[in-house]
Amino acid sequence: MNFGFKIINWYSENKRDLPWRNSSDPYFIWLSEVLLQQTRVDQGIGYYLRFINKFPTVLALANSSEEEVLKLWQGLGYYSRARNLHFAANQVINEFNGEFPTQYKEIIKLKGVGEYTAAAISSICFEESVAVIDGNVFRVLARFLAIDPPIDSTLGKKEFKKIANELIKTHLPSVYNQGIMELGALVCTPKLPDCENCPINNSCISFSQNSFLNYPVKSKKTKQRKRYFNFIIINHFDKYYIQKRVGKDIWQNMYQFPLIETNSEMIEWNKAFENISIDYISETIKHILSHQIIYAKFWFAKTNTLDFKAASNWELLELDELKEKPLPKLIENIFYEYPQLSTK
DNA sequence: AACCCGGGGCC
DNA sequence: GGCCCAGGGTT
Repeated sequence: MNFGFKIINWYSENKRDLPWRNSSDPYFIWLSEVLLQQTRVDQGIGYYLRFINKFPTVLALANSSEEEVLKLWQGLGYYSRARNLHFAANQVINEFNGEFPTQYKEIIKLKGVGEYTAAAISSICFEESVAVIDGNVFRVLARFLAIDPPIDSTLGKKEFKKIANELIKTHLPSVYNQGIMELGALVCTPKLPDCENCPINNSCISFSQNSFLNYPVKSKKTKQRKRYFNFIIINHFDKYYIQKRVGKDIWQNMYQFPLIETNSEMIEWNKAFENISIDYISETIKHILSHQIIYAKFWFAKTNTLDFKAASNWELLELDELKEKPLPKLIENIFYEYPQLSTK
């Protein structure tokens, strides 16, 4: 019995019962796939259920606002996924006459849909024979065949793609693709893989060499940049100023308290705020992102002068209104940390 | 090809 | 602290 049949048999007996399985509606599969990009299944399930409840159809999603979608995405990270999801829903309505595209070459035209997601949708929903290659597949194939080229190199990607698309032949694409990913997620895990219970352990090269933890090979390592954020929380007659993040940076189109970013933890208090009395300064909060370490301080201030001059891009909102905006986790957390910001 | 984009879980 | 997660877009 070969690789693919063993995986399919294993999958049929061991697959998890996930909310988007047992459906082949491309809208649901697309939504689940985008939600799960760089995201663990356990983390994505709740978001998936809330999304299909609020946006049962691609038309409902297209008719919403980007801000609504970002709000529902809040806390999950990689928010370009949410913006692109909303954009792509409108592509389906306007460029595909409201019908979700059915072929890989069309599906991949949707914003936020790359090779992996197009392969997943076209195979799972339409049985197109194109192999998915995600982190799980890289790991399973790299270990099974002891493939040395790094998965983040151009050469490596080409080789994995060639092998994956050879292995999927003669198998039902939807089952094979989900099977190999499920094996990577449940058995061939990054750390402590369960090789004893793996259906293909007797022909796994790295297992026979006891070298499975050396695979997959990766060449690049992520480096983190340090940033220093000073947010000022200005109470103005029990309303608060916020601003929308624009430009090409983290948390694009989400909201925050007015921010002064500095090059070090020291801040020379800006003259723009010399008329504001600071009541309290928070401890430094370390907020870790994949490529950045943010050291944040929150400056609590109050001004009840009627002619307080706010910056032009600030909005003055009630706490309740503020919390309806899409907020980065760092900002959302503040409401739990500081009781004075809890809604009455 | 290199860089950018979140947040959480696990060791 | 480092690695990884059902990756994709931009430059």
